[in-house]
Amino acid sequence: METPFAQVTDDLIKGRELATQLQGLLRDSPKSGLIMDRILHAFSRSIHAAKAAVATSERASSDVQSEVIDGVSGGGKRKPASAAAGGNRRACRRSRTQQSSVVFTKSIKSLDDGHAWRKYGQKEIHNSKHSRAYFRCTHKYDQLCAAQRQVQRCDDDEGMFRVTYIGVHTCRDPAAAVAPHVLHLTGTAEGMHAGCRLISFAPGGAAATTHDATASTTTNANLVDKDAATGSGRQGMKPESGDQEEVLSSRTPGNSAPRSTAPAATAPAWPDQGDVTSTRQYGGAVSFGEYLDDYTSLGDLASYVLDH
DNA sequence: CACATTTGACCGGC
DNA sequence: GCCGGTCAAATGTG
Repeated sequence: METPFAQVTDDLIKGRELATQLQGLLRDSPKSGLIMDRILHAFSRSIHAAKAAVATSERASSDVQSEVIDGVSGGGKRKPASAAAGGNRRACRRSRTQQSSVVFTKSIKSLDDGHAWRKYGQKEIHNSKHSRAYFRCTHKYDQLCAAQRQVQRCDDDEGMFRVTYIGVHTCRDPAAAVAPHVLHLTGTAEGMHAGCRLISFAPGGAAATTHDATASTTTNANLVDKDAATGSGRQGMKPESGDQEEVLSSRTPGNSAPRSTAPAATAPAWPDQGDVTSTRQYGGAVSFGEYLDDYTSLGDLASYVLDH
């Protein structure tokens, strides 16, 4: 049986072949050529990662943390909250087992993954020292993007965060997608604070690379519960805090957010920057999350090329 | 004013 | 009944 990863691998290989052909056609445009190089590089990395995932999943299908769940629609509904005090809570919450799609977890040092997230909740988790923050894509409503993620500081290594992604981005957030890379290349990162150096697949190598210092542990380890994930509003996320945070913000959600706010996607006190650092969850050296990052970015890059 | 975060309450699953 | 995920009113910020 073919695992989803195997299928993805096949698709990626085909994609790389097509990209190669496209590169030939775009030879005359230096800019496009540059982007094509990046696309090819990303394809290669993704293929490599996907293969690793295939190998891993074949032998460890049981204890994987990443999994693909069949998207279900329908919904788990709750009864009309007529009762209770507060009364009118919407009854349309989806049950957690039904929301679906791709779910994977990874441990990272910084939280910026290039997407604009909006925090919608935070919870103390039993048996965990730190609370867990819940984020949904900023474009959940305007673009019906179903991506969500949960962020929780690791108990054993406070400089690391365990991030669980649920669903994949279906939104087209230009800033999130291409920007980090392209802007970095072209040097137009104006106003994007640091937006720049983040993100995964840096051409040279191993995206992850950056384990750079920035965050090595310490980072804001001082946050304590509450402040931890929060940092209240945007005040907390202001770049001022120095390195770790400058970041993320960078992007302003595509259309609808005139405001700056770029949700620090995360938590103010939390580091951001999305380098994908390891994750052993997937067993191997390559994390599925990392691969997914590239995978999604590929589409964005490709569309960018087509638009220009 | 628009939008993001905070936070207590609600609700389903176990 | 507990726990975790989500909602939505309140609040804050630019």
